Amino acid sequence: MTVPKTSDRGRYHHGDLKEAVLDTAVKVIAEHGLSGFSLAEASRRLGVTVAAPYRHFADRDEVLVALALRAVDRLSAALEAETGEAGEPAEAGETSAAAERLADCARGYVRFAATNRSLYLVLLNSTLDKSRYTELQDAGQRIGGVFLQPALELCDQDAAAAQQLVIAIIATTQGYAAMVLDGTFGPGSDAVDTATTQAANAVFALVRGRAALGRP
Amino acid sequence: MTVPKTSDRGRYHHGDLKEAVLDTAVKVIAEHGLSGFSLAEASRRLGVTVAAPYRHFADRDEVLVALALRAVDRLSAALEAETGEAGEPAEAGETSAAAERLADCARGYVRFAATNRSLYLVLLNSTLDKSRYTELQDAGQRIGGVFLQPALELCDQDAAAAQQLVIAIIATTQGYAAMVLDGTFGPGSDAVDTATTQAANAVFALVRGRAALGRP
DNA sequence: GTCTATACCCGGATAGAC
DNA sequence: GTCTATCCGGGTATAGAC
Repeated sequence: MTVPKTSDRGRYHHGDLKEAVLDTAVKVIAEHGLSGFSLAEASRRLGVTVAAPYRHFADRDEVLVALALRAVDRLSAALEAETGEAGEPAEAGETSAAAERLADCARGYVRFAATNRSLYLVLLNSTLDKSRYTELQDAGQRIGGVFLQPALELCDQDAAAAQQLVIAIIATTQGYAAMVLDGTFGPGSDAVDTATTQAANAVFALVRGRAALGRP
Repeated sequence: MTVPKTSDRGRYHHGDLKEAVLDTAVKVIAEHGLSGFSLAEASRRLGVTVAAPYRHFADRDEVLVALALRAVDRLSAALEAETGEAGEPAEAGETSAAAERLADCARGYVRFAATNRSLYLVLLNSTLDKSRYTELQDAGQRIGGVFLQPALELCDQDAAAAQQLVIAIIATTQGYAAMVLDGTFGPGSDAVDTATTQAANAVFALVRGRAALGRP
């Protein structure tokens, strides 16, 4: 968050240009979308020549990869944080603790997408050659993993059933995220609350009706 | 599908260049994504000067709008076709006819996304100024409308409940569509079948567990 | 580690001829 | 309705100086 400068006439001489580029990329993408980002634009905003960033990134794609990795880290962190907070201990209520954890994941996911639009876009919409950037191969796995344990509990350790439940839950969550991002729930933070709540409820609905997931 | 030419040395002189541009745009987008499309590239493929398309479209965006409209038409047609086919009459089985129709919608939606990648991308990912192109305002409404009637039946005409059910179903369906498009279910047509089936099952699950959607 | 300068390509868009 | 010709802006990327 702090802008690193060496106070040398406002230039980034020896400052952490790499991080600065990434931060700027986030802002640009938030404003103009993925295709609106360019190293040229970022350089301009940072008061730096277009050539400078090439000391830190081989090309444009490498910036996006770095952002994607940052996105995976922060998203999984957000999910784990959300599930770790342990709201009500669920005192043997009508919904199981596992279901609550899944709903928490959904909330965290949607909230992350809404409050980290750029990173989420990079993670989801960037058409990076996943075979070339192996670091991104398991991005999906890493996110899905957080959902898996509670799902296994709910499905009595039936791996196949849990897998399908996870997919259904992530699909749904992803759908709510997409909706909140393109304004289906309106503007402002009310929209985020609406989306997170409804996403969590949808997860509960999926859990309740999960018997239907095994159909042929 | 037929390429309209006047057989005048392979040129489009007096041919239906407008349609040809749209068809070409679909192909280009399928190969290189939304941002990979340009009037220049389309012109090149059609053996026409870059200036020619401007007789038919004011600018690049107008092409995308035309594609989006085509997308809405075909998608709603696909949904209505899917629901109209009336598979098994549901002979008072365990799932209601309304639920079957919703599942059919989901199937149609996912299948459309998979088999009309470009049109779907334009419809969902194009950042067109919806306030400038009023024709697109009600695109979402038109799609959602197909889901609404069956949902109302299921919810005993409770409009608010039906609305939330529709949103949940569309979110889920959209999620499966996104997944099949970025290869989560693998390549080939098997993936499409998997995705459509699971999407339909998820809809059944949501319907079964819909009591949870009303939570605070 | 950054700057200057530069070469290159591509897309958008228009004027005027045919 | 299309072509020729042209202008403009913008992005990528590199070489070489400091």
